[in-house]
Amino acid sequence: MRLSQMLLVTLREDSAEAVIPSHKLLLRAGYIRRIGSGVYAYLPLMWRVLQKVSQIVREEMNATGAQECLLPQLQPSELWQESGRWDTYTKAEGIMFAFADRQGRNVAMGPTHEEVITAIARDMVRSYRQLPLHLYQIQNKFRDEIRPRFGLLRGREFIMKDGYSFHTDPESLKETYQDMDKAYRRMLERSGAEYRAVEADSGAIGGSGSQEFMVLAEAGEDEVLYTEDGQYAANVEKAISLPPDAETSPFSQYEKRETPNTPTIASLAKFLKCPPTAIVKNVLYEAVYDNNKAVLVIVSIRGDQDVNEVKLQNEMAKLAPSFEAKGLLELTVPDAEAQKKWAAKPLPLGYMGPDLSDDFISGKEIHPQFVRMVDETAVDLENFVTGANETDYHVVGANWDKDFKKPGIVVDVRTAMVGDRAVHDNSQTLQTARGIEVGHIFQLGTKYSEAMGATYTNENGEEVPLVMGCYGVGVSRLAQAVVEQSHDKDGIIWPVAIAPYHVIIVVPNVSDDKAMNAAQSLYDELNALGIETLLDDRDERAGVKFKDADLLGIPYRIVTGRSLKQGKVEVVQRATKEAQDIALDEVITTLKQWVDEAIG
RNA sequence: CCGGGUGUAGCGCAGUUUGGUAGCGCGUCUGCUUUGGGAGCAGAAUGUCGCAGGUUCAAAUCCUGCCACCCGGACCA
Repeated sequence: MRLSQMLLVTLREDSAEAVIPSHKLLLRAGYIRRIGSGVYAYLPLMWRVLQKVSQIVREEMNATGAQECLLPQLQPSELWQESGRWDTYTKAEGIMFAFADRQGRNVAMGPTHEEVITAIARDMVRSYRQLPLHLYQIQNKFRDEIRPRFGLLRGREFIMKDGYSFHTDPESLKETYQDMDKAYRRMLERSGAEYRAVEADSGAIGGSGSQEFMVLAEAGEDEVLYTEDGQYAANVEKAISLPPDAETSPFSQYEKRETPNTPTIASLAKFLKCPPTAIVKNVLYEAVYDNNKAVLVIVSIRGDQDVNEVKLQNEMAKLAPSFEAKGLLELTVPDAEAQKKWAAKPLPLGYMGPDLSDDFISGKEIHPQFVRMVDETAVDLENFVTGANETDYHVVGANWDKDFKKPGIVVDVRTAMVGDRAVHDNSQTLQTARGIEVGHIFQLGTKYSEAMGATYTNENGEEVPLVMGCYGVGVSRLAQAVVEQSHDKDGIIWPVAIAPYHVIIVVPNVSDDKAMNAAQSLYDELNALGIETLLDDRDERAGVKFKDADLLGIPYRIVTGRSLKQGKVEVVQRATKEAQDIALDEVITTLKQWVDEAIG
């Protein structure tokens, strides 16, 4: 491609809409343009990058035996009603663009395709002889993110590879899951990303084991906890660790004390001169189930620890059947407004005990008793301090089953923290990093196949539900994540494998016929060899061209300039800025070799 | 959804307090000069001032309503 003919508009200044480097650079270098909030046009250079990433993904998927297909983006509500996700996706999470067509039918723009694929499997898979089966697609997904941000990193329309596998049993699923783990690692390595695979929460999508692939970058929206020995890495939402040991409580007598102005753990510990680990704090949450029933839960946890809301959400979801519900819609800390709806009398906020009376609850919309849970960190505490259910009063020297009934539900809902000891080896401590989630693999099990009646006939002639897995890669997100990792003050530094072009030939002076001719023949020869080459034949000053070449991030730059007199051209590597003069008749083979080595 | 902010030329912004013919830089176009790191000189074009009402002789500026976008939070397979 000749730059004189290409739609290339670079900006000298950063666009006001971007805050992180990768977003700024993609806009400045003319790769993308914003069309609406979270909606972007992929301009010609970006589209080439996206096609390269897609192709890497495609090759690695095909190598595992997965088959590519293309599923509809427009999906009827019936399928989502069947899986039970219509309400959670249109109301609770509200992440699905849904609307009624002119006949009044409800339809949605696909945020994901479990329902569609399960319907297909239900129709087409009859026998164990057809299994295992793995279908995938690469296409646009739609999610009504409340707050899109960071360009392609959190858009409302984005490109994703999603694959779904079907199995006779969990063992077969595990095999494919392992294959995907390997395939994903290869994809990310080939794309030139520095990444980490971490244990993840499987969230609303359901299922058992799941793993996320994080591209490490400061701008990442997720926190990753890991150990130096490489044995453990998890998203903070999922991470477990050993909490610090509790210090012995200075109290031995159970008594109520006046503790004015101590609504926080820090203020209370200071006032009582006791360690935070001797305090049991009680946190109130309000859960709303998909039958619109609201339930209040009191979580008792050691004072120095924080509740991990993702873990708590999972615990509350498990309780759904006891409230005649299928799933959890939302979990919030009830603010003053929310409390008004059900509080019979003002709550002793900051001074609640594990035994806060159910009398505080009134109203029809709400379950009349508190659900009471205790985190593992608070189970074994002795002589602890906790709220006295009266503002400005606490009790000290308390013990479970003597002074307080121990809650029946013992759970792990604490947030693991950097510096905690690791579970697998307590000499290892957790380190922290930020990551951009570019891939997520799940073992779904039979959640969707059961809900939607997708069954097959096994060797014994029995009809049983398909065992499923699903696997996603954010293609557009990955492309930008790589830029987030790989840039310098002058612009993007593309890894060769996903660069829009491998080489850019810069002609500093287009009115110099010799320079133009040399450039032209190099351009022809390189392209003929499959080395994707740009020719900057614009009538611009050399400085402008160099600046643009750096900004665009093309891995190799050839300059047909002053060294031409010696029969040489200058070749510059974008990543290192290393420059060398190479004889005209050697340039082609040298570059061919470099590109081949880089792509592997 | 809560809170904060911004909407003026393709991009970045000033002008709004105190109403009076809409500006600057970059970019774009023309000409001459220049030609290896975002050139110089001369000239030119480019605007429903987010939208709709209102006040006023007169509104980018004041008032009311709405919309869009950005930031923090909440949220986020």
